[in-house]
Amino acid sequence: LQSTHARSPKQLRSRESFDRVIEAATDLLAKHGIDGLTLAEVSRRSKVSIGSIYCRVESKNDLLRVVQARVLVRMEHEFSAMVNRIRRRRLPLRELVPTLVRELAQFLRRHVAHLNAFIALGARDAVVRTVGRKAHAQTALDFRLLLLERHSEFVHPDHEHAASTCFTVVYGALARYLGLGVTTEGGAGEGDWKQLIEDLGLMALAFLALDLSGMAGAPGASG
Amino acid sequence: LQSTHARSPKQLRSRESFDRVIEAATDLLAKHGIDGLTLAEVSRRSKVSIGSIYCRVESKNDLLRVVQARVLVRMEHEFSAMVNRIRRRRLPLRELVPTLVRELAQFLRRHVAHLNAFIALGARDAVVRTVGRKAHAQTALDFRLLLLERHSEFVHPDHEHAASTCFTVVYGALARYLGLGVTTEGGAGEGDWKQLIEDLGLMALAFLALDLSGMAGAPGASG
Amino acid sequence: LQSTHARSPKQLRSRESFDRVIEAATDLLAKHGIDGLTLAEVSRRSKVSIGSIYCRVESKNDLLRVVQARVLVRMEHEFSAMVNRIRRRRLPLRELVPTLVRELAQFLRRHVAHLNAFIALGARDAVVRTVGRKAHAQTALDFRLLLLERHSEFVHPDHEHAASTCFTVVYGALARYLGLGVTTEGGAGEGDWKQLIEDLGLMALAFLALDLSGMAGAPGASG
Amino acid sequence: LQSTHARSPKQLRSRESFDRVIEAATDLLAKHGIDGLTLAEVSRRSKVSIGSIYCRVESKNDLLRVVQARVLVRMEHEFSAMVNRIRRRRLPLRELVPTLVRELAQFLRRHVAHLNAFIALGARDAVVRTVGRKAHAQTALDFRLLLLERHSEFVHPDHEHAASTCFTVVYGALARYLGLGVTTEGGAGEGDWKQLIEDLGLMALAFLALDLSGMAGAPGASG
DNA sequence: TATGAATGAGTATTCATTCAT
DNA sequence: GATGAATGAATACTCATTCAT
Repeated sequence: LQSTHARSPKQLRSRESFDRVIEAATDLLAKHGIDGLTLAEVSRRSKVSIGSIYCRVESKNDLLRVVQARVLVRMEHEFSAMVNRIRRRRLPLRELVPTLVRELAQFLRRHVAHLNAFIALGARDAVVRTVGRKAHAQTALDFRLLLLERHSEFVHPDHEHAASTCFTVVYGALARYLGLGVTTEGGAGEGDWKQLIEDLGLMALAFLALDLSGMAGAPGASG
Repeated sequence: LQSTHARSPKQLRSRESFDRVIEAATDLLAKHGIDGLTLAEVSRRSKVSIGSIYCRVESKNDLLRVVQARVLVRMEHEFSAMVNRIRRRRLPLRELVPTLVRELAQFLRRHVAHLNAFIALGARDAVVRTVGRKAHAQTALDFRLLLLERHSEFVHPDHEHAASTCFTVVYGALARYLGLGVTTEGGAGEGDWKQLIEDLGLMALAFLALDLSGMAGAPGASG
Repeated sequence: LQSTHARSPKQLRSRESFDRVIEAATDLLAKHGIDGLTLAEVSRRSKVSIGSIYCRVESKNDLLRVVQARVLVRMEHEFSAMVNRIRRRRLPLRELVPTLVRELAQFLRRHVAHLNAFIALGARDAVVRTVGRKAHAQTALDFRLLLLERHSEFVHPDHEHAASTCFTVVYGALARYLGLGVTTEGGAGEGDWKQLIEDLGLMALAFLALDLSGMAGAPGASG
Repeated sequence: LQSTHARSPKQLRSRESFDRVIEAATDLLAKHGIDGLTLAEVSRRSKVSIGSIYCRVESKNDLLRVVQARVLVRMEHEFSAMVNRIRRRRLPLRELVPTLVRELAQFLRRHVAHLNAFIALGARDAVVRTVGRKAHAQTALDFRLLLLERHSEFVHPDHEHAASTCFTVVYGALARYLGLGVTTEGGAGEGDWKQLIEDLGLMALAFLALDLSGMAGAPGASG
């Protein structure tokens, strides 16, 4: 069993070192944001010298990209697993939508710190921006595909579009709300948060499953 | 030595100087973001010495708070005026909601640069965070009150809550969408943006004016 | 007398500070070469903070360019003065040439440390290279013009060219010799140095004032 | 354990490895100068680990000394061969001198990159400086001895000295000219370069073979 | 009161050298 | 011996803040 690994104790240690670096950077990013992350602090926390960090990454930006990639992969797995857990329950649309919204809400709340950091990073680094958008698109796809499995229950004529809009609106409202500060469980506004989740479920469901054709907006003078 | 009047022109000049400082900082914040704003550059643009700036504010953060306050006041006025313009048209709910959503969308797009900057600032400065939330609450109130003037057309049983939720959802979705990059007029995604506005209007209207009681969330096993 | 200056004691101090910076950098460059010059050391020696240095120059390279400019100006004045001192003596060519060579030799020896530093700098910085070449061309011109005042005594048919070649050869041989280490007065090789100066004078004089037409190089097989 | 022969292939491999190291360092020195040479790059190019390099040399400076030694040996062989080739032609002085100058010029141009690097190195490392001087003296000796074979054609009374001076002057002028930038074949100044070679030949020849006694320096007032 | 030159702590990055494997 | 990952001192440069004038 061990003989296969015996050859690379150095590689193992090296790998562990770098993992500590990423972990430290990930932690700092979540706890103190972009400005709280300095290479000196990462080096101190991870007990890895600055030079060693530079053996693995090309620059601070590069390190942050690695952090982003790892966190997003973990998040994607988590989200996929969550979506599949719901999928297996074969819920009817009227139960599926609120459930999905609730799970998305909890998912976002868990990762709000990193997501905010990545958005701030993205303002400076095009790679982070692109990767972030791709991950977002992937999440949107998972969400949409699950909804579309119940498309027979849709009333909205354009199934793809309706599902897509639901994600955009729900994700946006949740992310915005979290960004405004309801980030700690049990904190103030916990009631509002639960209420928002419920309302978003209702709203999304209405958008998908009710006949809104009679509500079509007025000619709209001011625009 | 000199009459009390003598002080006035000096105070006036001083006031004008400081206005130029705020203006320069406001411009820089919108154009280059938080990291593009240095006191040296603000001093250069406003033709006011760094020392003089420090006579009026305690720190760079303090200056940014002042900028935030002024910008938010201006935005609040603008938003109020917009809301009142719509109010005077006495639109029925089915026209009011999409109109209001459309106007809010345009309003947010105009100010997206500053709003993003304030959010980034808020991540570092609790005062900015608090003030930002208060302004947001004020905007929410204006929005809500206008909707409530048509409460007789609501079907949702809890009028206050329904109106509030509409704002939260619409604002969140719009802000998120803008923050992700649809910031330049006529750019890619302009179609999506218009579609989002329309959908949000529809969704909000449905939430307010349709009977969703039959859609009440499922037993909700997961979560 | 002092009233005129009284207005700018700050500017004076500031000027003095920067002079100390340049002086420190100039010293370090001469004594320890390019690698011995760090901004930290310049700051330490000049008692001027690093930040203050950066108020005056854009970068370390920029500082070195300023140093080069100042040193070259001083050298140019010195060289011009020397050339004119000789000019006034109205020497015949056979005295003029060895005198000029001797003075150029002493001039170069005085400044060999800086000249070497500037050459090394020029390998990295195109501006330094260009400025250095211009100063060299100026020196060459002064040298040439003085020689040409005795062109009636030339035998070489192409006066301009002959004078120019004399400078190139004399300067090159002297600079090379100095670069190889005869930099401290009274050191080893002092005899050789004096001999070289004498020989260069002789050689240059021969080139200008003897009929070399009979010596024209053979067809030259290898080349 | 193993026979004495067993060590040989290992030593051979080791020797080959180190040769690759020297070769890589030599290349880098010529192509990118002193600052472009890092041990990491030498290791990468030579496929020899940094640790192994440090088994053979004590420091980076030490490595560069080895490089210098090898390059100078090769140059010395090349120069000797060239001198001997000319020697066999048994040219009269008036052909020998320009030929020798021309060949020296081409020789220096071929090696200008390394020579410049060694000069820069010598500014930091006394050993490099000393070794460089010795090699230079050896080259001077070869040059001088060839000239002295035609001493019967000399007019200059001090044969040894005259030959030595010729080398000093010619070498200095050529090296200086090359150092100032005429390093690429066919580039600007190619004409000047050829002219310089011709003039140096003429000048050297005049110094050796003309009667300059009548030109003896003036009373030399300014010294 | 206004000025802006001066400060210097703090940042990312490089690279010769070491040493556990 | 050979390896190359790890080290960390050193460097150029930035910018919020201060204070003598």
